[in-house]
Amino acid sequence: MINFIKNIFSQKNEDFYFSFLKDLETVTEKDVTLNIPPSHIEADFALMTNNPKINKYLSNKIKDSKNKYIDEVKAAGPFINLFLNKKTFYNKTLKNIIARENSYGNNKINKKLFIEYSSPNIAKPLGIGHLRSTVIGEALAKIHEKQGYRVFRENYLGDWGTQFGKLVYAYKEWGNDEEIKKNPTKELKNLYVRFQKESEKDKSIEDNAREFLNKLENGDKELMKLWESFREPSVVGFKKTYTRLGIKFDRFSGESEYVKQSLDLINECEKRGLCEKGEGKSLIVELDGLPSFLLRKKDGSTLYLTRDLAALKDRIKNHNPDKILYIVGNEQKLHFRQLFALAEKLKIIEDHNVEHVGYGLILSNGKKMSTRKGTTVMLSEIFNESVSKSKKIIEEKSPELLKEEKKEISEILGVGSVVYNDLRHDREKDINFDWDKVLSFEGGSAVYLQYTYARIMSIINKVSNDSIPHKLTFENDLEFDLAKQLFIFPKILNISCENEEPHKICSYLEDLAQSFNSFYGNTSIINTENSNLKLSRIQLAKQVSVVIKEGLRILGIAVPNKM
RNA sequence: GCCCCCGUAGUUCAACGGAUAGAACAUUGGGUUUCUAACCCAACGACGUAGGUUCGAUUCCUACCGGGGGUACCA
Repeated sequence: MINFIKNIFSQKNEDFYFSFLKDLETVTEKDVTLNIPPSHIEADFALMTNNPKINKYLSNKIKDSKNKYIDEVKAAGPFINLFLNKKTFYNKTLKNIIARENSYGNNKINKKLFIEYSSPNIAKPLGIGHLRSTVIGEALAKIHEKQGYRVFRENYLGDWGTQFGKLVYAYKEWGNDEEIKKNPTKELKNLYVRFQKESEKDKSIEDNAREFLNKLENGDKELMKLWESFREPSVVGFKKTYTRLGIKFDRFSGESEYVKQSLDLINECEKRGLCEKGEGKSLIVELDGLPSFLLRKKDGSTLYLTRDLAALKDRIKNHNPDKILYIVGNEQKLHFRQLFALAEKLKIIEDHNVEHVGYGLILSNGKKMSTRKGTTVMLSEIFNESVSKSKKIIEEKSPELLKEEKKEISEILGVGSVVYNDLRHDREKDINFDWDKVLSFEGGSAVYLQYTYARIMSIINKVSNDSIPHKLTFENDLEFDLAKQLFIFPKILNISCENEEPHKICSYLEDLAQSFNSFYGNTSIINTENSNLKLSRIQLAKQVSVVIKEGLRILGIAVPNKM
């Protein structure tokens, strides 16, 4: 936080800092935070410390510094209330953003991030559940890039495991080549669902499935060909969705790549005495404070965990990242605890920062969605529904737009709306899937932000002179509050990155847009008589649009120039 | 059984241990001869229960109640 304050108040080439901050070396990051106080407090900003000593020290320092940005300092309990020199602050803040444009808020952390996300299972269409991993992962990737990380995006496909044995069995029993050719993902899903149903009646077919997997792991040529034919069309289908979301992975990998390496790691575990023998060829691991788990099946096949272990080792070896993130649902928390604990024992992790970033389930009627029970909603279905709704509304509200524009804008609004509806929630918590909420285009939606952006674009297109005044000025509180909110953007990005919480950016953008719309509704911008004030207001609006656009870009959401 | 997560307006969600708990939707009442009313203004309305720690608890701890998830040959 100190760094944050320093960064902001001491931009290079900007005469813009508090001299007292030079003395802050003795105070650590965690001691002070910068807040915008609640509305009933008069101060512009508040520094907060939990340590009365630091509090007193700081407020005295600030008072003594007599810098031109602060008119008054008042200590109040744990707070140091700062009363800014509003004119100076307003001018400098806007000038700073004008100079930086969309690089405003960029940080210079020079580190490497490896992030695994989306990671769908082959032979199943992308469902609403995968949306979370996909959009949270992409947002976190961009948030880190904004902080200065170099990011490697990997999509680790679920392309191995007993589910493939099941699929092979189902295909051999009930498969129809023509149907599969017509619509591969749909037909393969049907086969999988059929297997689940049949296995309820006859448990023994699950053994058949495991046998097929075992054959696959031993390199059965006929089965490998079949596997290949299942995998390819799925990947093609996934890529269509990623393109629609504007997501590009650096690599598509899959569990299938790690069968060999995981067998080696299993041997290593045996050598080191990390596991005990169980029934057949099965191996069991027991680690402190964790439930014991299986390392190898009794028929000698690998498991999800062992393949993941090999993948982790491979990633560290190939990329040597400072940080590794797994964007995977909370229901796999135990799996990752076990994985990381075992990797520690094997000295794979060492001093690397490896983290499971979990997220809540998307519930339907309070229950987990299930492909088998047909309660899952397909991602493509949601996008199509949302886009067609936005198209309808555009027809209604903006009939004058060209046909091409309508099409383009409805795609931007429809997709953005779905993505935003997911990201705006605290990722740890479960989400109740609600069509009305997904398709809501009012306050608290991406469309609200996009609409605000389009409004600003409209103003900018109307003005003939948008030159930047030497000194930017303002007249009312609404304008000044907007400057304060713009000022805080880099801090929001920081917090959002540190805690891996994209929803913080959503809340921020909603507040910002709301403040702007309030300003817009109460003040005329282009009819302002005083020309200096008018130009200042145009700049204010413009910089709000810069931050909204950049904020949404980080969340993976586009903005339309009109709507 | 054991482990993990979650209980905030009628509903869906916010709130680094801090100031009078914020929004949106719904409901009620206002606003457009002037920059996009997909908007703005106003009213109404909430921390599951009981203790504890703290100058201060929605936030941390304990118990209970309620919901969800996980728990070895799925991923």
